[in-house]
Amino acid sequence: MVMDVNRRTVLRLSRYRKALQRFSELGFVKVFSDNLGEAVGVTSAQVRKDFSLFGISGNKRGGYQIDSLLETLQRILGKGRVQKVIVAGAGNIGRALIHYPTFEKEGIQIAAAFDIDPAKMHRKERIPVLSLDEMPRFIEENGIEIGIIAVPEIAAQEVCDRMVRSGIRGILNFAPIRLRCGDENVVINPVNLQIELENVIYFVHALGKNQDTAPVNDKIKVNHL
Amino acid sequence: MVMDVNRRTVLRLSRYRKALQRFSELGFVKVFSDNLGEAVGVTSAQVRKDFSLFGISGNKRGGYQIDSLLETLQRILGKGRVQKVIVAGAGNIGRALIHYPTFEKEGIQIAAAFDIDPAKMHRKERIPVLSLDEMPRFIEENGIEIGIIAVPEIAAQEVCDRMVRSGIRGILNFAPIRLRCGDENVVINPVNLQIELENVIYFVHALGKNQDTAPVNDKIKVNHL
DNA sequence: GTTTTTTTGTGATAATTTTCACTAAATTGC
DNA sequence: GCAATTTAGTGAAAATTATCACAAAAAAAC
Ligand SMILES: NC(=O)c1ccc[n+]([C@@H]2O[C@H](COP(=O)([O-])OP(=O)(O)OC[C@H]3O[C@@H](n4cnc5c(N)ncnc54)[C@H](O)[C@@H]3O)[C@@H](O)[C@H]2O)c1
Ligand SMILES: NC(=O)c1ccc[n+]([C@@H]2O[C@H](COP(=O)([O-])OP(=O)(O)OC[C@H]3O[C@@H](n4cnc5c(N)ncnc54)[C@H](O)[C@@H]3O)[C@@H](O)[C@H]2O)c1
Repeated sequence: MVMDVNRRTVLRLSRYRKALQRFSELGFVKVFSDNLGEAVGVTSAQVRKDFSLFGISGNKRGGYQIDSLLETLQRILGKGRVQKVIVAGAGNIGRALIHYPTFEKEGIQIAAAFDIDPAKMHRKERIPVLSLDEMPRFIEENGIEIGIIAVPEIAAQEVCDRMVRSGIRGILNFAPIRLRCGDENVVINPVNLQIELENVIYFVHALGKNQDTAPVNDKIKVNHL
Repeated sequence: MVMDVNRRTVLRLSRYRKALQRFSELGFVKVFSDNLGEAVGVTSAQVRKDFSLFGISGNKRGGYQIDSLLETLQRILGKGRVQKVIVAGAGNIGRALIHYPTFEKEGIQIAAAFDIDPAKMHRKERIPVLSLDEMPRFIEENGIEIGIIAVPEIAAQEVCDRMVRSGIRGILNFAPIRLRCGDENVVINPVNLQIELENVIYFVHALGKNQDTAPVNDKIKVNHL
């Protein structure tokens, strides 16, 4: 009966935050739940329920003060201090992440990347690419809690194990494999780009065909879960 | 009452497919719903429900024949023929996708990428990077249905509009913005990497703190939605 | 100052999604 | 062949998630 904080709630919170940033940049001062809902693609009731879950309250008839709401969301989402992150695998995905400047602006600092291929290593770069062997030490010395896995599927579980052993508490995993981790206190979120693409393909085909072949939901605009 | 095919069902279908491929490579011939559930991270009942929704049936006590089940899933997921896809934006993400050889092996062919920056263009590559101006023609001439948006946020809506005008029916969007599209028959799936990362960060903090600060779900191992 | 309007906050309700639990079928062992 | 066992298929139940709808508060209008 008492709805609690789950993955989807927090994903929405991030979206609200992003929307608020834009509203703020546009010079708006206050916002109503239906503005936010519209911006993010949910109902206004959903917005209010989400906020109420975190004890966020606005003003009856006055909506929410953008600045203060933004600050609250930043705090909830841990944007108070810079969050250091490491990346395992300096290949296609790993490098894409390293070279994305927005992370830094948003308080996410990629402290280093790690690879086994000596050709990929660059100790002198602003974000150094080091040897995987140096990862445990680096994690411990810098108190890193979050790791991104961007190594080939075959190496992913091993890298995951090493990260967790060294103290990593949360992993964003790009390898198309379900990582197992004994420790219940470690969060592992998968990002499977192939599956996301296949999903689009499925629904395009499903919409294209007459609905005889397979049963299909009405509201297929799909978008975020 | 009659559960119908939704995004999550199809995401699971893709995961079953992947798991089956692995089972098949390992030389297994048949599989039970709880093997599949274990592999994918869902209950065996979920597996059977999902299959039943697509009219997939196995053998009581005999499980499912891996080969034939795999074929069925391939067909449902449109793996019968090569699916051509284009990418808008040959930056970090766009190039990562272009250089991922697994797509080709899995029947997803990136036919071309498009950019506005002349420095990014490479007409002679196996996957050419062309001028964005050439995109509409390319889409029409090659009957492309699926597009990936990997351009900066500011350009994403415009690129989306152009894609849809030219005939694209499904979009995987990496830009951190909600794309609007008049046409109800166009599928748009967002992939927001920053939000996925922030999500991990949130739950790591939530697990770290004593649960006083914010209400937190028990089962935080989270993983796929 | 009173009425009207607007929008929050939330309990109740509805919808969706997952799991349970049992039936029936197939296989194995004897 | 018959009993025991295993596992698919599936309605029913439970759990989860989202929406409704309305009371209460605040602001605006007059
Ligand atoms: N590139 C894409 O578009 C894409 C799409 C879907 C999924 N993925 C997945 O994302 C992951 C990364 O993909 P990618 O394209 O960047 O791969 P990649 O091959 O370009 O890069 C992988 C990197 O990991 C390094 N590596 C290998 N073993 C390692 C180990 N044990 N420790 C540290 N580093 C190691 C390699 O040297 C390489 O630099 C893969 O699991 C892939 O399946 C990528
Ligand atoms: N790189 C990451 O790790 C990362 C993380 C989160 C989100 N994203 C998002 O993914 C998208 C792509 O990111 P990126 O890092 O690859 O960016 P990028 O800047 O490296 O690449 C963008 C490319 O798009 C091109 N471009 C600009 N306007 C264009 C237009 N109108 N038409 C076609 N091409 C155009 C640019 O020339 C550039 O080559 C962005 O929206 C970004 O916010 C990226």
